[in-house]
Amino acid sequence: MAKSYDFKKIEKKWQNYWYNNSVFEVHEDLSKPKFYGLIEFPYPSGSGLHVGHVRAFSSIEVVSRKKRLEGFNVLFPIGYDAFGLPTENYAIKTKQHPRLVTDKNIANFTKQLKSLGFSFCWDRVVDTTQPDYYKWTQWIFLQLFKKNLAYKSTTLVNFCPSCNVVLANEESQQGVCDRCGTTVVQKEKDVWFLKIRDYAEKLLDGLNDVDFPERIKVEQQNWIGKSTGAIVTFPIEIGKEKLYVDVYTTRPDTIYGATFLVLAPEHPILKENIQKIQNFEEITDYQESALSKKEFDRIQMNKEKTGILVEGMKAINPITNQAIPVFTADYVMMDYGTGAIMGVPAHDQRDWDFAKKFGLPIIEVIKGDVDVQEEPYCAKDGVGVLVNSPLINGLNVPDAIKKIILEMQSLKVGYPKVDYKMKDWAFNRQRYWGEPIPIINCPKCGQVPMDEKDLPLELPHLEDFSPSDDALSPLAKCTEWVNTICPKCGGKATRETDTMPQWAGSSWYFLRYMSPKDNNYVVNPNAYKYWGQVDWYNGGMEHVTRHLIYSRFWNHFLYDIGVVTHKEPYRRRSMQGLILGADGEKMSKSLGNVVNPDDVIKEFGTDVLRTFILFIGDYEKPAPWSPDGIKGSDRFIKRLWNLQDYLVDNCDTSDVNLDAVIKKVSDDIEACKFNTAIAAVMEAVNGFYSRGKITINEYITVCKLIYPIAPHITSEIYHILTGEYIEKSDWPKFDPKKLIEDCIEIPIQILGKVRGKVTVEVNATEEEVINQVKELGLLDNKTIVKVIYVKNRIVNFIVK
RNA sequence: GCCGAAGUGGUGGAAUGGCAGACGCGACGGACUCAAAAUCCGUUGAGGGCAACCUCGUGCGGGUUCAAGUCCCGCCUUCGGCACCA
Repeated sequence: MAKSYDFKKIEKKWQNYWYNNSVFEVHEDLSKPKFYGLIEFPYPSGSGLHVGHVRAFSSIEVVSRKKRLEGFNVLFPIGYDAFGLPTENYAIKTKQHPRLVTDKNIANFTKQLKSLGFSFCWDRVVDTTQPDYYKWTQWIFLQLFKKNLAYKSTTLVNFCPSCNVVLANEESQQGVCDRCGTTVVQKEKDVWFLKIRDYAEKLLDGLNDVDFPERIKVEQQNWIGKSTGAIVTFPIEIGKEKLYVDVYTTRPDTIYGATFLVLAPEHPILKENIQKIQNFEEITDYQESALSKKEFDRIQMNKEKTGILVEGMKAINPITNQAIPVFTADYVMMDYGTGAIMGVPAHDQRDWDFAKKFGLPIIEVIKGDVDVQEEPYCAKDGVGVLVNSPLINGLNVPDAIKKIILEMQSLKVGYPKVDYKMKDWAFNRQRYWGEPIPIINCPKCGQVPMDEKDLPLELPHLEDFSPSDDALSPLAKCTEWVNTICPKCGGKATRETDTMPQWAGSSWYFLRYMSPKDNNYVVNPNAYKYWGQVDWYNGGMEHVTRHLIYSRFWNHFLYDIGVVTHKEPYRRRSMQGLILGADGEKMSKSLGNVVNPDDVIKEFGTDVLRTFILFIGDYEKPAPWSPDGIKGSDRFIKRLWNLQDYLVDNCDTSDVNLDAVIKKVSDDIEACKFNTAIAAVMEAVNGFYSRGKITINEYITVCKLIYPIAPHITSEIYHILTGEYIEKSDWPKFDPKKLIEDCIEIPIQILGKVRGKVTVEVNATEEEVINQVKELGLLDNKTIVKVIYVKNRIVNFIVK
């Protein structure tokens, strides 16, 4: 009898072996194919590692361990995305410096990750808060600034009143702060933006070149929100004065049905001409209420339309030359299109609602199957034929759009225009714990970029880093840091005091891993040449419209300035489903359903945790934690160990087809189907138990197959069996010939129902099968009408 | 409202259009034990029959096919994302 498996001792033993001997360190090696596997580096929070992290990291961990045995040179790095609000808020609350908090948290994460036995390249760890790292984050910002892709502008921004901080659109989805859940308010502020919109087209195109799950692509496409339409210029008459307002529409073909014009309450033409508007008081009130409403109600849809007629303004439809009324209404948004629309009530639900409320005429211009006085006809994909539209009558919608745009262009009243829902990226935060923005404000020269050789611009050590009520960065208080000299004119100047958002450091970290210690390059060209694209990147669905878009944007930019040679940073992307609590709810402290990986490791060991977390279900789907289910993985690991009692020198029965298992496990790991890979090995182990025998070679193969998932126990067994180290062995190969059995059992269907089975030789002819079935007597007293025989699969008899 | 994913035993979940329920949990039975745990070996979708077997079964309703969990059409429900985006 083998000694019972002491996971505490043995797991520690192998972890020491791996980490003390730098088993997973890699260097560029042209003699081997490379594999760059990446997981989203964690935010080192105070609460430590979560079982969700274990699932998220396990996929690439398993793939990496397998690829190494397959002879790949594997880069599987780890680091910490450590700037940001949670640490800063925690630091303020506990009166510790964020540097201290960060270092403590990183130390804790490192310890936990090592106790999980992950095969990270520990010599390449990056920490986004270290000056030698953020030097390059700042460097990239300077390149963006120099290419006019970073600009400062005063706008209404999403502002979190609780965190006292400006949020990017991506951080305030659903109108609440990503971090604290407080409802976001609109505030006018000086804001740094990165022109991600300039990259919208490249980000869309790039999706064709990458192996991402379809739903990620769709989600990114929707987020970018490309629409094709036209700008149409409407003359506006105020008394004798004539102004022009641009309207954006995706349906210029419906212009004959435009019976009113609506301006967003914030539209500048209202502000600029307020004294000429007869009912300006009413308008001003409405603007104010719209602004404050934006927080709550403007987010709600399908609410009652409101709006005010702008008295004294008239718009002229540039195609019909007819005068139409001008309104302001909060259903028109200033930050999309031009902030002004032409109202076509017959063919747009919102315009229809508005027209009904204000008694405006509804003119049908697309023939549909409804009475547009009763409901709008909003057929998708331009179904229908134009009516009541002299220039384009009788045309279908796509043709009508083409023709009317040409007409507008020749009249100089409109032109085609592509627009995107995605906004530019609000890039500054009034917070301490972030990368300082390396820009100097000079009274003479304006915004001056720092000299690159002066980077990094280090974050000064502050004792008081709490945010002030005036929404100024804590850095503003540090005058000896703020006051500086203009690099251009040498005069007195001040530093930008806002810092970068947390997403900055994570937008390029995958490049830093290739040459983490290089002081001369953002990424060393030789290292880049070797490692290139990330081959496989796993992460969470929640980052699809944040980190994944931002980092693709930065990489495209770095491509454009010649720093990298792949447009797309990630060749393949996969994502893990959430681990839910045992109650099926999302794990949260308040529900008390959080599972701490440390506790599980203490009770069952790392191999059991790793096996279970991958066995729990489809990798991409959410799965509830099961305190009972893990017992199954525990039993499996023990059974694997106890196979030592069944070892024989040789065994001629071949009732376990290990070749098929090798194929299945190899394929399944590549396809992220870890649950069925594990099931296949379990089945094999069960097979050896019922046979009561296992040979050394079989045992070695089983160990190798499950090694990527449970590396500790398999390292130990392998070492016991061979005296060697499993890391130095090869991934098992299968013999394709052995995948095909000599004889095969095929089901017999009669009228589509299974009535029996026959065992025949592989590739048996239809005749042979029919003869065998007849011998069974299943077809007695029946007349065969038709036989469907699918070789090696099934036979179906249609009988009378 | 729009976009996307999904609905299979008591339970987590498997199934290139070809034997539905692999593998695991739980439950039941047996071996071992003074006993229990652990371990090992069975049984386990529902209903019927002494039985060999039969009938019904993948959210609901239709359809295509020799054959449908899988494909098509129409619904229902749940979850995720976007949302007065012109």
